[in-house]
Amino acid sequence: MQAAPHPSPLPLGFADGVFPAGCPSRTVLDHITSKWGVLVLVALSEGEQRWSDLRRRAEGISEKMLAQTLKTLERDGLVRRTAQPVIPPRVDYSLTERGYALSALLVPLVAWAFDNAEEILGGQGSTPAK
Amino acid sequence: MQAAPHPSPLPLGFADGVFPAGCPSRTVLDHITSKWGVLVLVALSEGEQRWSDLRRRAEGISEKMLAQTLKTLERDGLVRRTAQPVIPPRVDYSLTERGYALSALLVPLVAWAFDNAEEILGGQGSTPAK
DNA sequence: GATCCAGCTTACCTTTTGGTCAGTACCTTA
DNA sequence: TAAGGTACTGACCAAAAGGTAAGCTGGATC
Repeated sequence: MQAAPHPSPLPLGFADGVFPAGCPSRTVLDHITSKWGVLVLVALSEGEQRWSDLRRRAEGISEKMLAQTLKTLERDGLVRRTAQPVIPPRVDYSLTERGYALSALLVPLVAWAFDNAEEILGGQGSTPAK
Repeated sequence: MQAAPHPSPLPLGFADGVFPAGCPSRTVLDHITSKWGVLVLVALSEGEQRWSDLRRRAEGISEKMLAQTLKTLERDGLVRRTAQPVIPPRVDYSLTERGYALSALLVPLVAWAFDNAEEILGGQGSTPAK
């Protein structure tokens, strides 16, 4: 019933299985696995959306956090911001190709979390779980 | 050059594309996408490991954080802790089946981050990137 | 003339996260 | 007798994340 010794392919540059502290991938990982980053990316995987759409979809996000998250993702080349110089302003957000490739990995993760959440958190009554 | 309108399958219970604030999946997502949670899970995807192995692999983690992360993952039924009553103590950590299924989704994510990190962070000289 | 809209920015403050260091248990080795 | 090794726990404090609320733009509507 034990997992096999080397069952999972980890075809990385992490030669000896060590994740180095200063590795750039740490930074990127922090961005894309951030609380709101995941939700924004997955929301955008359904197609172009406006600021107000994103606010509604990532329920509970503050304007500050949405702005910050979008700025980070845009700087990382994952999200494209398209502003139209009209009044009132109209800004559309969409995934870049890179962001799109990433979302293909994130969507299953979110789906998994959704599917397993009940079962995972179900029997944690004794210790106040959080 | 735009992404297609609905290119990604989001086959979830998120009926209208909204991620509800109180949804249990939020909690689970927070656990499994936490800074150290990801690294520990991916490290364990290579097989059973000891406390000191994990400390070495997730370079930079403090003992406090390792303990906390392992406790959360164990409570979530993702990691199994096997203690042998010997002196000095010997404790092995491994993935459960559920943790194993999850790691199959996380490994590609970490691999992607590793592969794309340079390119993503490369040209961010102007703004102090952080 | 005031209000409203969308899409933000800024200042301020709280909550959470995480680091450091000390201590513990028990046996083994020097 | 003293130091070391493993796997932790707890106290204390600093840093970072994140929330709240206000303001700003400039034309359109009341």
